[in-house]
Amino acid sequence: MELDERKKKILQAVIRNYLETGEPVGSRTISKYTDLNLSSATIRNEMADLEEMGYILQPHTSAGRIPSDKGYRLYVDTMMEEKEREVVEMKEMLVERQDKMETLLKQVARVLAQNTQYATMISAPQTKRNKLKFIQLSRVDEKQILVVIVTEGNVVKNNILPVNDGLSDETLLKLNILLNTHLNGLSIDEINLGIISVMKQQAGIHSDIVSDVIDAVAEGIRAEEDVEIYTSGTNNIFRYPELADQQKASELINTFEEKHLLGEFLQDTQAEESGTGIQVYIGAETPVRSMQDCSVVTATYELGGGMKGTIGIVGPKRMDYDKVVGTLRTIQTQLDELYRKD
Amino acid sequence: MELDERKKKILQAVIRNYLETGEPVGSRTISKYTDLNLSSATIRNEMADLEEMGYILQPHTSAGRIPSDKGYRLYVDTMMEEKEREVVEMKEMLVERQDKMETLLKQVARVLAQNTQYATMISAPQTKRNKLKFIQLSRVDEKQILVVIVTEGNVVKNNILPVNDGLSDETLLKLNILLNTHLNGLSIDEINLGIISVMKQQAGIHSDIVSDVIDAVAEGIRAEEDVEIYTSGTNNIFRYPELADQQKASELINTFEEKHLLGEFLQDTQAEESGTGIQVYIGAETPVRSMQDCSVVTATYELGGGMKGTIGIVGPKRMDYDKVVGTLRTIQTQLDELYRKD
DNA sequence: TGTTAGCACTCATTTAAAGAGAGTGCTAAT
DNA sequence: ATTAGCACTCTCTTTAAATGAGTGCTAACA
Repeated sequence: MELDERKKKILQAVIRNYLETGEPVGSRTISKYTDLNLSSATIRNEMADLEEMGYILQPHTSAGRIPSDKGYRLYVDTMMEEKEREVVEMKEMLVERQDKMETLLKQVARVLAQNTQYATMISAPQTKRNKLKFIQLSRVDEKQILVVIVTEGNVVKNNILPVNDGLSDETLLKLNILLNTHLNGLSIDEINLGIISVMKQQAGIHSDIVSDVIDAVAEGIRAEEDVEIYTSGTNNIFRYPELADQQKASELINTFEEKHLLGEFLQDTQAEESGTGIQVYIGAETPVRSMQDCSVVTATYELGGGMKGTIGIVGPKRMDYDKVVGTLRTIQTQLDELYRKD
Repeated sequence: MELDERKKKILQAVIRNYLETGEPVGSRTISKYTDLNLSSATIRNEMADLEEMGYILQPHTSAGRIPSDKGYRLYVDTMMEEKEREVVEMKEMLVERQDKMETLLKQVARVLAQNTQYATMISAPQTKRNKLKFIQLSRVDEKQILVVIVTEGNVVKNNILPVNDGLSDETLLKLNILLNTHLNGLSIDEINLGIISVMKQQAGIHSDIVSDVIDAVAEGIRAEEDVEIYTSGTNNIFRYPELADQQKASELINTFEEKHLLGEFLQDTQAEESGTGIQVYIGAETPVRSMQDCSVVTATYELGGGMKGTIGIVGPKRMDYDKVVGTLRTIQTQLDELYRKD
């Protein structure tokens, strides 16, 4: 059977209507609110075909039709039109430039959740392949030194190390020079045993401190490995009855609390990377089990300097894809404009 | 009417039973599972009295009784016995010493949520009245310097400042000395305009950088002002039908997401401070509106060096107070032992 | 041949009624 | 003071009937 123009129009009408109301939509509705000028009987025949083809389905024999995952997919791939109007409105919701990455991401998550009425998650940009820019040891008191590590993206990590023997200011200065000359500009992968042993040799009696510092650097990176994730609007899921029953709501909320699950997802999606950086996962397409009944739209964003992170919007399968994609695109541009100069 | 010994025993039995089952408890149950050896009719009379006195109430005419807030209050104040057995079990659930405050607090929250099956929240220790221990400026690249601030509790803050004119290493060194000699050992309140103007004078042409640094310090502290709050086990509320309906669940989850509300609460409770540092809020006693149908048990903990924070456990009013108080006490001791040496 | 009116049929949802069960309050006897 | 007994209350469950949206199919129509 072929999916001719008329069938497409009907499918689109069914989906549009279902997105709005959340109720199964019947033949009569389509017949009335469509410019096709066909009787409900004809629509019924067409809908039977569409069902056979797998684009829509009936919750039970005498109900209207709802889109199947396959139907949504077709809609998203070929029939969606971004809502310009919504996009414009969104512009008002400004994201302000923030010095702290954390503040920025929290703000973006909040603004998006408020604007879309769905749940949002956002992963901090990866520093993984970033280069070391600056290392500094300073004495904090007799028994402790502070290690500060700055990477290319101006991400700062610090770590306090206990130290047994009192180090003189001079030694500290020497160590600082040693560390910086050897390590600056290197990415984490490039710090190999060779470099480490050379440094240890040059450090002489203080070689153990060098080890400690290297460990601290490694840890700083490893800590970054399980990426920071910020979420917002979790409780928006209660707006959608199909997600709000105890079982599902509880699982979803748990997922949003145990952020590591989200982390994997966001990172993988970033790796896949489509043309615009925007991807749509419908129902079972999401790799996260608790989101089987949701759809997720993700967008990769960039903060200049090649620092990329991912934003995800989680809602019911009948989410307003048009609006969400538009909104995400707006945010992408805003972030890009705000941080391009870096 | 007087609350004699027998009435107390009956009240206690009612509460105990209700805590276990969550169902209204009837006269027959009490009569059977109590060593009072009284018929259900007698119990009924006594329960009528208890109801008149306001300790228990009936959901409807022909139901058993459930404790009122007043009843719970009496129970918590005078009839509770901590469960030694539970406490022992808890000991197994070790909290490991962590270098990063953040990691530690997240862990404590998680362990507690898992152990109690309630929702938990924990506020990071306040650094408010803390003294500055160490400040350091370093050049990160031509246009930016890094300000690192360490306070007494070894809490590290950093901030990257843009800087117009290239500063020489010498100037930076001088500024570092200037800042440290003037500011070290001072608490935030003690840094007044006087000190600032003296410093500016001594900094000469670089006085604007001094301003910037002072601002950075202030901001570092202000950022601390809205305390970090970590939560865990939010979705445990679904275990308790009386909290799990959409309306309430949604509000509660929202409260746990918008942490500033929790922050105020935790800080206030810390200020009130009872003997053991453990406080119980029953129903309407909690200042957070969305927790009107919950009980909250809070405990102040200390991490050495006078750094105090608060842990809160949120559950239904029929929470297992005995166990929760015991568990919190254990955690208090554990934290105390782990961090005393600091 | 595609379209449509008409009608019997299906099935979730609503409404009403009837029962069952748990528990109370009160009275009268011990 | 305690208790057995009984009528009464109120929720919850079950069952049955009514409602209504929507379908599938057939036969007539352009």
